[in-house]
This record gives sequence, C-alpha cells and structure tokens, in this order.
Amino acid sequence: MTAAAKRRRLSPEEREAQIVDGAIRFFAEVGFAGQTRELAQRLGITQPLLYRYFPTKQDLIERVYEEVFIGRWKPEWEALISDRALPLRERLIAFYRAYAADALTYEWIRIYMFAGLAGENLNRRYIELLEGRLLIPVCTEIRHAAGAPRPDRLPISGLEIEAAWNIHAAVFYYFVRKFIYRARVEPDLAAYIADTVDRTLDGALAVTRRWAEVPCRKAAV
Amino acid sequence: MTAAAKRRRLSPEEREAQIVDGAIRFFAEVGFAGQTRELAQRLGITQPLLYRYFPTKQDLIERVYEEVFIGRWKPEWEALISDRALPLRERLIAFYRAYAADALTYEWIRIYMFAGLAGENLNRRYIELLEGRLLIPVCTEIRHAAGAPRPDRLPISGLEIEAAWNIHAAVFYYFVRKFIYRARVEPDLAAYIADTVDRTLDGALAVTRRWAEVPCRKAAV
DNA sequence: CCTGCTAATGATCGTACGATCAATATAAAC
DNA sequence: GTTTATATTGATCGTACGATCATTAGCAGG
Repeated sequence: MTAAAKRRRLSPEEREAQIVDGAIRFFAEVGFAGQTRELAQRLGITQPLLYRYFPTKQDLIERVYEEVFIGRWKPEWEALISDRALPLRERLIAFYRAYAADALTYEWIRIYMFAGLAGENLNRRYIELLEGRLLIPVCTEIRHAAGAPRPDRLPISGLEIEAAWNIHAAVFYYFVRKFIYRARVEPDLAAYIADTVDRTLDGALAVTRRWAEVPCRKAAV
Repeated sequence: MTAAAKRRRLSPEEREAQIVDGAIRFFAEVGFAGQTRELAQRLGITQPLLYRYFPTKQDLIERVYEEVFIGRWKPEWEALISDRALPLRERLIAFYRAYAADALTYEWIRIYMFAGLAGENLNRRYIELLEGRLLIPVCTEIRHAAGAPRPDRLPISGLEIEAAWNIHAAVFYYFVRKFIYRARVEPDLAAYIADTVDRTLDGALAVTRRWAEVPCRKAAV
C-alpha cells in the first residue's frame, strides 16, 4: 500500500460482488456503525466508488443482510430431520454439524446479533422460519421417538417447543461464546455437538413423555 | 418539554447518579454509538453538563459497565447453590429465578451483548467469574447428586462444564430472544425456569455418571 | 494506434458529533 | 436582602463522516 495502488477497472458484476463480500466481513467485525471510508480502504478502492454501486450506506447494509441470511437455509436439512431411516440422535447431530458449518459462522453470528440489537425485524422473521422448519419438525420426531401421539392428534405444547429451543440454544450459545465473547470453548466441535444433542435430547424426550402421558419406558431413539 | 424547563440545580451526587442511570437505559437501548446530545435531551439537561461529570464519553461508558456488572453478583447465590439441605433441582430453580430477576434484565443483557460485539474484555472476565463461582460449584453438586466422586478425587471434565453451560445457556437464550430479538417467549418465567432446569439437569447428571463411570441408577436429586 | 465508453478518482459539501469555555443563574450562607 | 460558590447553560470549535460531482484514466472495439 506504500506506492499508490494502480487503478484497476473491473466489470460492474465483479466489483459489486467484491464490495458486498468485503462489507460482510467488515460490518461483521466492527458493526454497522463502521465507516464507509474504512471499508473502502480495506477493499483497496476509494470511498465514492461504493456510492456508484449502492445509493446509500443503508442500501449496502440491506444487501449484506440479504446475502447472509437469504439462501443459507438448505431445504435438504428439513429432509434430514424427518428421515426416519436414521436414529433421531444421528439426524440431529448431522443437522447441527451442517448448520454450524454453513450458518453459524463468524460473520453470520455477529451480523445476526448486530441486527438484533439494531432492532431489525430480521431476527424475528428468522426465528419464525426456524420454528416452522426446524423446531416443529424436531418436536414431531421427538414425539415419534418417545412413542407419543402425532401432532395432528395432540397439539405440540409450548413446553415441547422450548425443549427443542434448548437443543438449539446449546449449540448457538457455543458460537456466541466463541465469536462474540471470544471465550475459550471446547475445541472439538464435532464432539461438542454430539454430546450436546445427547444431553438436551434426553430432556426433550422426558418433557414430551410427561406432556403426552406416555408411560416412562426406554424408547428406541 | 414545550416551555423551556426551568434550570434545576442538583447536588453533584444526585446529578451524577441521574446521569449514570439515564446512560444505562440510553446505551442499553441504542448502543454505545448513541449521541451525547440525545442522552442529555432525555435527561432534560444540556450536553455540556455531561462533560462536567465525565471527562469523555468513554469514561461515562466505563462507568456504565461498572455500574451494571460490578456488584450485581450476590455471594449468597454461591451459598444457595451449595446448600445441600435442599434438593439440587430446587437450588438451581431458586438460583436462576434470583439471577434472572437481578442480573438478566433488559439493560444487562443488551449492554453485555454490545460490550461483547465491541470487543471489550468484560465478557471474558464475566465468563471466568461465572465458571469459578457458578459452573464449577454446580458441577460439584451434580457429582454429589449423581453419587460420583468429589472433584478433588476426580477432576471435573470439560464435558461436565459444558453440561453446566447448557443449563445456563438455556436460561440466557430465553432473555436474548426476549430482549434482543424481541421475539415472543413463554410468558410464565417461573414455569420456564423450572422446566428448563428439569430438562437440562437430567442431561448433566447423565454426562457426569458416564464420565465418572457410576452405574446408572436413579440418584436422589 | 486511436477513439469512446464508463469505471474509478480527487476534491468538496453539509451536517453531526464529541468536546471546550466564557457567561449565567440558582441555592445556600449570613 | 445580599453575597458567594458553583451547577448549568449557550455559543462554538475541530473533526469525522455520508454523500455528490466534475474530472481522469483503463479497457474494448475498430
């Protein structure tokens, strides 16, 4: 950076992609109060160039939201959760490994938290998506594993949803500690996820049995 | 606020307390990027007055950290956790009810998260406090409840700590959903805490039994 | 090699914001 | 009521930051 970097002329598509990519990393690190000049400097371009591609800073931010949160959800995850050829424990472990790899990244976690603190609706919408596509299917599978009635015969209770949230919270909080608090965490993520599913699934099965008044027996999980 | 509010002259102690109090609420709401002018306006004072009490904005922020995080930890909580006159389940429920009431408030949760995202060391220090004063005592009590050896005979494993974190994470995440994502949560907090402790404690006991190779029997919890 | 299109830049504008300071007014002391 | 100490204010400074625009220069087409 000592000598003035030679001016490079990219196609609009390339440049836009580069800006969005850099913005995701930049805003994830410093928050949306980060300055456009500093972002530009990190990208090796001038600040006014940003405004050729995004009319305002807010437009760029919304593009970052889109890029990070839209399309990271993979429909095959839903199929995985419901695939009764595998034991539920295995399905949950496989799901959370995939989810951690694709969704719970440094950028995702931090931008998600910044968005929440900024009062964006994004998080509420994401939580609704999660309840519909993950937690309710998980509760349904827990019902099955516990030998309890299907949800269409006995509605899923708030407590069962909270039990499913506990599984999710345990995984999520691991990444909050890692990427937000920068605390030491168990280094073996795969082992952590397996153990976490074991612990939290036990509790969820117990909740469901209690709710559905299924006699307490060892179910085939 | 239509007519100019009459100038009121408070004792330095009163005014300082008022500013700190207002700053906690203000920064919890909008983050530390919030403007001193707006804070002053909410307090009904002029912006330069802030600078009579705090040399810089950063000094005020650090005072807010102090006020919120120092001294909210109550030593009697540690006594409660270790009081074997009560069943462990009851102790944990009582602790988390008290902790939620005194620590996991709107201001606390949001300032804690803002501080984490800003890269403050505060959170790491708090996590260390929590491990030493809460999680390790909890693990010790779980050992006792599970009929497993005391920590001085068999060191507490990383997995046991993570299991204790799961109890904590489940309670904590409830408040993150409530105060950061502003999502709907189970309205009956007392019931939520009781159920959460039930679910997560089961898993933690199982982890400890597995680790300590205690034959799987129904322990007196 | 020349030409034209437009990606990219440098200079700059307006405002917001942290911070400062001399001037003012309030409450306590007598 | 008068005086005095100081809490509080109004005016203002310097800079940072989002945004704008005329100018410059890289690359494709001929």
